[in-house]
Amino acid sequence: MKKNGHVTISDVAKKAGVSPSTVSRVISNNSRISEVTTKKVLKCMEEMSYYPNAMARSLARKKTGVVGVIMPTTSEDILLNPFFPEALRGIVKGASSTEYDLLLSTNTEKDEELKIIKNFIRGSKVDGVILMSSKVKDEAIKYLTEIDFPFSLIGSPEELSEQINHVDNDNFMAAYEITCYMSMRGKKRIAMIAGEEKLTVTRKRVDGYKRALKESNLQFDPDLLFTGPFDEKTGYEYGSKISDMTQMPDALIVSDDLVTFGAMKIFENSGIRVPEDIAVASFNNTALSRYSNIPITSVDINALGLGKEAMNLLVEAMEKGIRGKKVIIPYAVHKRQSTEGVK
Amino acid sequence: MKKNGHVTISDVAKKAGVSPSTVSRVISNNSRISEVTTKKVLKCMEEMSYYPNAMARSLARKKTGVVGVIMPTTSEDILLNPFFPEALRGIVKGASSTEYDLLLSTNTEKDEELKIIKNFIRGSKVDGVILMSSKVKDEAIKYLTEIDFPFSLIGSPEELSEQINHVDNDNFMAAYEITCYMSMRGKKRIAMIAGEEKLTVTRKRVDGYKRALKESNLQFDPDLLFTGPFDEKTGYEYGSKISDMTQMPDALIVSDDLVTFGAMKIFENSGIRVPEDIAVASFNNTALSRYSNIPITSVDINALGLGKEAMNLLVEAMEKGIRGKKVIIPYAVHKRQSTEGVK
DNA sequence: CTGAAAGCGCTTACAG
DNA sequence: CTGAAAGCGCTTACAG
Repeated sequence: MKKNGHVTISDVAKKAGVSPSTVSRVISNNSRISEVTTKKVLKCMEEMSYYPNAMARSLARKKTGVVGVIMPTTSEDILLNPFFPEALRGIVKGASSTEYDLLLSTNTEKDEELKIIKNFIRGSKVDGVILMSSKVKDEAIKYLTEIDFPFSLIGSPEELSEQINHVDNDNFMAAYEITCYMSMRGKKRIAMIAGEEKLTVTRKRVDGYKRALKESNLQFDPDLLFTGPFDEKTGYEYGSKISDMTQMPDALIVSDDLVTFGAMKIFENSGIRVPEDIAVASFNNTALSRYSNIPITSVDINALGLGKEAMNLLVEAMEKGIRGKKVIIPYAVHKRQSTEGVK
Repeated sequence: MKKNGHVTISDVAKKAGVSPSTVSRVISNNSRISEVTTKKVLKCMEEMSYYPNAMARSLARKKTGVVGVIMPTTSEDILLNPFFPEALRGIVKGASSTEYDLLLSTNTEKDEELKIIKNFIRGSKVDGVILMSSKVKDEAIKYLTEIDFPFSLIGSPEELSEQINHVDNDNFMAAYEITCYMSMRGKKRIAMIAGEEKLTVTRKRVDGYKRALKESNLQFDPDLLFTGPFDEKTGYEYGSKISDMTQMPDALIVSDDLVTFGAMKIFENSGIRVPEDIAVASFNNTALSRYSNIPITSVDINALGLGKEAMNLLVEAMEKGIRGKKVIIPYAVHKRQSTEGVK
C-alpha cells in the first residue's frame, strides 16, 4: 500500500507471495492458475479490500468498458420529449446486465454531435456508441461507418443500412395503418403534422401516410402536410392554421403527443370538436394521451424496447463484430375517444 | 505512429524534434514553453491529428475528468417520473460548460446504489458523484461523507448537512404555503398524499403541512395522511380510499402530478367533483397538470435548476474542496382550476 | 525553457 | 502453472 490510499495489484502480490502477473490472472480468471494460488490471492484481495483501477486496466487492455450514449444535438432540450428518457431507460436496462458503463454526451447547442463523438472515440473514452436518433444526411452515422467504429442506432439510417446495427419501429406501417383507419372511418381530408423533416422517422411516416391515401383513393394534398419540431408550439401553430382553413380537414395524424395537445387546445378554444369535427390520432402514447380531456388514440412505439435493443446491438457490434443487423420493435395502436367520432 | 492506429505523444515529439515532456506541457499549456516551440508542436499535433488518450492521462494525473450520476435505486423505473429526466437535463446543462463527462449509474433493482458508488470510486472511474435523491438513513450519503469523497446531493441530507454540498427547494415552505392556501379558502379537512416515507422530501412536506394546519387551528388527522411511491397506482389506491370515506376531506395535497391524476380519475368515476367537492393541489407542474381535464394547481420545483446547481456544487467540491454549501432553488405555485372552487 | 527518467496500475506475450 | 519484463500513453518532479 503506497503512500496514497489505493491498494494496488503489487501490494496484493507481495502479501500473497506471488507476482503481480499472477494476481492479474486471478482477477481476470482467464488463465490456468492453480486452485490453491487462486484461493490465496483471492483471500488477500478480500483482506486488503483491493479493487482494480479501471483506468490502468483500460490503458493496458485498450478497452474502456464504457459505452457513449449520444443524445440528439439539442441534447438537453430534447429530454423534454418523453421519448428520450424512456429510450435512455431502456439503454440503462440493457447495460445493467452487462459490464459496460454509460458515458452521456453533454453537447450544448453550439457543439455538434459529431464533435462529441470524435472526442469520445479519439480520446479513447468509449468502446462503442449509441446514437439515439437518426437524421437525414447524418454526419455522425457517416463518420462512424467510415472508421468502422462499433455503434448502434435507434431509428433507421438513410443509407449504408447493411453496415449499421439499428433498431426501429416499422414507422411506414404505423402511419399507413393509422391513416387507413381514418379512411375506413369515412374521413376524406386527412391531414398530418409530422416531425422535423431532417429526421428519417418523419420521412417514413409521411411515406406510409401517402401510400395509405393512395390506396384509399384519396388525393394527397400538400397543404394538409405539416412538419416541425416535437413541441407544443408546433401544435399551436399548425392547430391555428388548420382551424383557419376554409375547408378544414376531417382527420389529423400527429407525430407526437405533445404536439397533438397543442393542436387540440387550439381546437377547443376555437369550438372545434374532437372527434366530431376532426378526428385526431397521435404517436408515443404518453401519459398525456391517456389523461387528456378527450383521450387520444396514440401509437405506442415502445421506446423502452428500442433503447434496450440498441444496447444489445451495440454489444454485438463491439464483441462479435456484427454489423448491419436490424431489429424491428412492434408498435401498438391504442384507440381512444379522439377517433371514435362520426363515421 | 506505432503499428496500431493511434498517434501518441511521442510520435508528435519525434516529428517536432522535441521530447514527449515538452509536448505534454504544450498540451496542458501550464508551463513555460517558448512560443516558437509551442507553435511547432501545435502544428505537428494538428498535422498528425493527435488526440490525447484520456485513460493514460487519467492514470498519470489521478484524475478522471468524469462525474458519476447516481439515479435512484430503482433507477430505470424512476425515470418514469418526469422529475428525473428534467434534473438530468439540468446536470447535463451544468456539465456542458465544464470539461467533465457524465457517467451514468446502471443499477438494476438488485444492485444497491451503494455498490455502484463504490464501484465508481474504488475503480477510480470518477472524480465526484451526484446523488439525485436523498433518503432517510441514506447509506450512500454516509459512505461518501465518511471517506470525504467529493459529491453533491439533490435534496437535503437528514444529518451532516454542514459537510454536504446540496441543493433543494424549501419543501417545508412549499407544503406550508399550499396548505395555508387551502385553509384560507375555507377548507377544513385537508388531506395529503405524500411520497415514500424514506425520502427526506416527504418528511419536509409533511412537516410543512402539519405546521400550516396548526397555525390554521385545524386538527391534524393521521387518517388524512397517506404515503407511497410516485406512481398512478398510489393515486388510485388512496383516491379510492378517500372516495369511500364517510366524511371525505374537502381538500387534497398530493406530492406528485402522476399520483394526482390517479386520484382524480377515481374521483371522476365516483362522481366526486373537483374542486367543488374536493380541492386538489399537486407538485411538479408537469405537462399533465396543465393539460388535465381539470387543470391542476401545482408547485413547480424547477428540477432543471436543481440539476444544474447540483453540478455546480460538485465542481466546487472537487476543485475547491468546498463542503457543506447549501443552495435553495425557488419553487413557484401555479394556481389553476383544481383549487378555484367554492370558498 | 527543455529533457531524461520514473511512475501511474494494470496486462500479456515470452520463457520456463 | 508462474514470473520477469516490456508496454499501454500520459505526467511531473528533478536537474540543468
